Amino acid sequence: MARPRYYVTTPIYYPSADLHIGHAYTTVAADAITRFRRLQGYDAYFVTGTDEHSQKVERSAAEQGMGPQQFVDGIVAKIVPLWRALHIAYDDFIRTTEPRHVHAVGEIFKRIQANGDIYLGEYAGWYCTPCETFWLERQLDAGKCPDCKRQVELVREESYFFKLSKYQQRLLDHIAAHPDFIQPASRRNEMVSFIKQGLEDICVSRTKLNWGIPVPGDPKHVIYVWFDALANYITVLGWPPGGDLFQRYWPADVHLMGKEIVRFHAVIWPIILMALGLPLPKRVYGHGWLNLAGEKMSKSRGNVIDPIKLVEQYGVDAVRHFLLREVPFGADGDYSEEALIRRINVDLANDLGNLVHRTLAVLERFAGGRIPEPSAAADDGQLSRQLAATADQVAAAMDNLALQDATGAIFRLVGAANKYIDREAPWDLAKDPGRRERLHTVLYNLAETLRAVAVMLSPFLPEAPARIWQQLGLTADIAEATWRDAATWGLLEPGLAIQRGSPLFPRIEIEAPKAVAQTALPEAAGALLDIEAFRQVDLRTAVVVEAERVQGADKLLRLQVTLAGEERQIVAGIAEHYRPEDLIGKSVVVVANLKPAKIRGLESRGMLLAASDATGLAVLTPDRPVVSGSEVK
RNA sequence: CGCGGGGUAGAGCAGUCAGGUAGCUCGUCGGGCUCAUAACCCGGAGGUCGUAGGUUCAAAUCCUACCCCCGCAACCA
Repeated sequence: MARPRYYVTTPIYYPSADLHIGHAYTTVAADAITRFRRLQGYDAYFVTGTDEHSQKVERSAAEQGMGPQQFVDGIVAKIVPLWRALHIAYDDFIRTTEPRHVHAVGEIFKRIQANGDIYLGEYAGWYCTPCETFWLERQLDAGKCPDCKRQVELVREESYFFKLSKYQQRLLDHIAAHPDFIQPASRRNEMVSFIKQGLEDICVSRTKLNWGIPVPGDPKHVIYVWFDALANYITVLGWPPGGDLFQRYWPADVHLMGKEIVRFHAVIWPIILMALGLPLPKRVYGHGWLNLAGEKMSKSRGNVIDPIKLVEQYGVDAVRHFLLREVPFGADGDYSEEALIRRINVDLANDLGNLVHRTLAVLERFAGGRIPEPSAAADDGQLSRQLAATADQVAAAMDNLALQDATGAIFRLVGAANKYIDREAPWDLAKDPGRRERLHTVLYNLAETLRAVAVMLSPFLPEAPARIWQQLGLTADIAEATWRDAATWGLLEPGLAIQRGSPLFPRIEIEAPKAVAQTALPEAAGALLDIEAFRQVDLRTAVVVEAERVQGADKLLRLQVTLAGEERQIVAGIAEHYRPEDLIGKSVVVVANLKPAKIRGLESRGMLLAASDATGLAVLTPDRPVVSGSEVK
């Protein structure tokens, strides 16, 4: 019996600049969806690629003194390592400059022209070059591009047109008959009202452009961007003529994309397919955007998030987990380094990593480092029941592409195992020789849950699941595991020798990496300080006599210090690094002549000196005891 | 009448389509455990669900009006 098929695509990306976290978001999601289907036993196929034609590419290349092909080759050479770093397991990578695509697009054009849906006309319209979009007079915003507000040019030329209008009703009927065709629903509603406004035939060729696919039989025209790019979803399968790959995988199960290009995939692309007499994709899914919390992303600010750097710093599992877990897939969400670190610490380190670590520790201590034999009589069934429920939830969530719910369900099971180990307290069971069976069963249940959790996580996290298996003593390759292995209880064989290793995910203690990065340059590079200016700062040693947290503040400690017999209250932002009791009795260095300030309603007379780096904060203290109030210089 | 997103506990969010005990994460307070990565577990405090009106036995959810915030620059997912 043939396995069910599942075909997933990302948009082909536009190579005019390096890719950023947004592209990584789409592509990681597509990869996770594909891996999940493979785990379930589907014959899944996943493609991504690059959209390399356009005037803008031509122009950027010229600016850098290159030919367009050389230019896009250079960018593609950087994209491939990005996907490798993120463990993107695509089956094919299509570039619109490849002969297989170029030939196929020409063929598509010819066929549609032959059936009368492409006709030659004259186009007079307003063209916005940066947006590569033609606008109608009435769409212009004060004579400028309604999207980018830049100058548009009046273009009058002979052009080929594609009869979108002819298919308007058929498309509406299709959407009505297939509620899942455009998702999420909010996007579908938007598209329906857009289509109902009336579709106009679109211009699918240009004469001014060189860098593109020539119109068959009329080489002074070049095929215009969307008509070229969208076709990649079938040209990558070798259509036409429609050989094995095409037979096997078309129609696509999911076209995944950011919400801004849903319109092209939900209107133009289906109509191209209708004109070709080909089936429509089953689902067009427009996910939300990842915004930068508090800050705009822009090159001039230098805060564009480079996914490769993130992977280097935090690891591929962490970055993928954040992308897939943090934001509801259809909605917009925020990226921040703080949120990323919180995800790593809470989910990966505290919950999952720590669960693995403590489970292995109890196995080592109370079961001789081997997976013990469970006993049905001593089993409570708690974890096995929850595993079954989790498997159902994950599968249902993935059917809806609710990636955050799928990972959420798995982490709830991790939470349940953490509760279980606490409630069943194997360290207590171990004290009573009469409860040995129970102890072994509890330990087995924990290990077995981890085995299954690892399999369930494997579509999402490329690295940790294999390490969990290896630490449990499993020698099989987790890549060979199936969804049945994840959803079936009791597959872990007793007797395996565990291989306890280092923690899977160390906690990250960095508090404000951005602040550190930002403060460095401007001041350090500034003017040199006159010694007289420095002398105005009265630095003194002082002894902390009292310390307490400031109510309602995360970072503040209220300190009472003696400075040469004088008592002062100082509020210091070090509560995240020092406990109050650790400071009492310490000699510290303070700025004694600082203007008093009110911090959280408390007066602070002076400032505590501390050094900070990426790992945290260290309060300065004299090398040997000195009299309180000593001058520091 | 430009388009779109949003206003729910101190922070970030889910819940709104299919009305019925307001939920999650972080933080906070208190307790527990001592297997574990200052982790983990239990409990508490904290909310007029932007405002006003309406429909209803019942509204965060449906209807009406209004107020406020964000994006529409780049790169574009």
